[in-house]
Amino acid sequence: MATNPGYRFVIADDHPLFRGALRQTLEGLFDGVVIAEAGSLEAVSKILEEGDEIDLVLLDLNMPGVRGYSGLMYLRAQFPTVPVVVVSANEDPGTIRRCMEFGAAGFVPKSLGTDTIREALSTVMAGDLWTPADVDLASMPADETAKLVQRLSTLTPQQVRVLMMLSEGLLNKQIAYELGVSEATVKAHVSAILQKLGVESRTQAVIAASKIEVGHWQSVGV
Amino acid sequence: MATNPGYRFVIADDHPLFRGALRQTLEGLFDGVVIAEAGSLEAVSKILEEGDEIDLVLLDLNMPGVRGYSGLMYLRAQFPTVPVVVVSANEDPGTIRRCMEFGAAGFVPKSLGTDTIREALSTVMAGDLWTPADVDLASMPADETAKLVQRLSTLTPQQVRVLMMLSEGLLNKQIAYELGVSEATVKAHVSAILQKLGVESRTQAVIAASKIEVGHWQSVGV
DNA sequence: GCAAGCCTCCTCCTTTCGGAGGAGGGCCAA
DNA sequence: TTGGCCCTCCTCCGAAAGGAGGAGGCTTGC
Repeated sequence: MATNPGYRFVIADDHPLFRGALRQTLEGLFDGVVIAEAGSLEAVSKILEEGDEIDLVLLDLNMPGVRGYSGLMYLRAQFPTVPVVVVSANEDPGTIRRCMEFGAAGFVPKSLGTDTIREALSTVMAGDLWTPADVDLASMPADETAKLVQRLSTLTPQQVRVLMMLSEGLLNKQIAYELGVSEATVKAHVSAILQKLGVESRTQAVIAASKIEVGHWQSVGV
Repeated sequence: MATNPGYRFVIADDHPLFRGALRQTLEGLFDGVVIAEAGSLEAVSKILEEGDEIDLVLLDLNMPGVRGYSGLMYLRAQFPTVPVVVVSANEDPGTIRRCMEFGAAGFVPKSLGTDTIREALSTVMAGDLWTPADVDLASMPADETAKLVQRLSTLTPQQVRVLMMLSEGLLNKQIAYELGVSEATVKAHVSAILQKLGVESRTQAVIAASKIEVGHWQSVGV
């Protein structure tokens, strides 16, 4: 129906087949849309860093090398101006809620019809948030991890990068090398992270981060 | 049918209703069986430490405060002589295989009928291993974590306890206090753990442990 | 312009980690 | 009984971690 010229989307999903299906859907919904595909978080970052003024990222929660919400957290921290819509097979209210807390602009279950997807993306492109109608975000508040999510959201972009490197078990020295800064800077970031997360060691910070990243699936699994 | 007098079982599951159901099943299958129930890993440990010569532990993989296989690993390390049968709603071959690698004496899907349960427990009580017939343990070998599982299985009982405390973010000093030993001893254990796991820092050890404990559900979820 | 936030880097200091190497006692199986 | 394994503990040492406190340069927004 309507034409939305020149939108630039990025589809981030590790499954090529699904990327193709989503691409077709989007091309049918938005005239003149330009779509880039990314199979990993690194690929998404590279695209966003090229400064092509991406209008929207459609992100699968389950990307290789990215456990749970860390991919979303990373994108929101590194590229705060680019809206991210999470696309997931999971439509559990807790998952949706957490995605929104991490700054997602919308949550689109993979089961949705094209009409609803169109509505969702239009809403997001207009600058509003969108979630499935039957989800009550106000309910089911403050579990143990809610506070932690909030704390994580106060981390600066660079701090997010450092935290993720901590979660890979890197030394300060190694992180400094990777980021091209001095070890003193890394130590400053780490200290800030510890304070913001309310923990007392890098190991505890890693544990806290891992709880958020995978904590949800535990309660679903088994 | 047959009478198996005086068996002592422990049912470890955080769900009271399921404990009751399993208790009834067992009481119908084995005459004169004595059954203790435990809703947490601590409760199981307490029962086993009391020296009542428990013949079998029926362990749910999903216990509170115990993520994934750590409960099984802990029991096998602390009480090597007590056979543990894993009871789980999950009957994925990978899960079953990993349970057996961690030293489970059997794996009983919750969906099983009483006849099959009886067969399974009798097999285990006779000293053999038991898994569902349709599972081919020989297949699906060596994924990335298989080596790690093997390495974890070489940890001594005390090292397992230390590793779990590392995974809680405790300092050596705190672990020493908890275990009632000197910090030097803890450091010796930690060094041994790092060597056995093939890592270079406590943080990396915690990361490795967390991969095993929850790594499997990730590949199932979403 | 100016404040605020972020990133960067510095010094000085204490604590914690982790390795190397040794050593004694307890327990169990060959 | 004699290894072997485990747990315990020790010293000496260098490296890593983390706190306290400060500081300059950089954008962004008021």
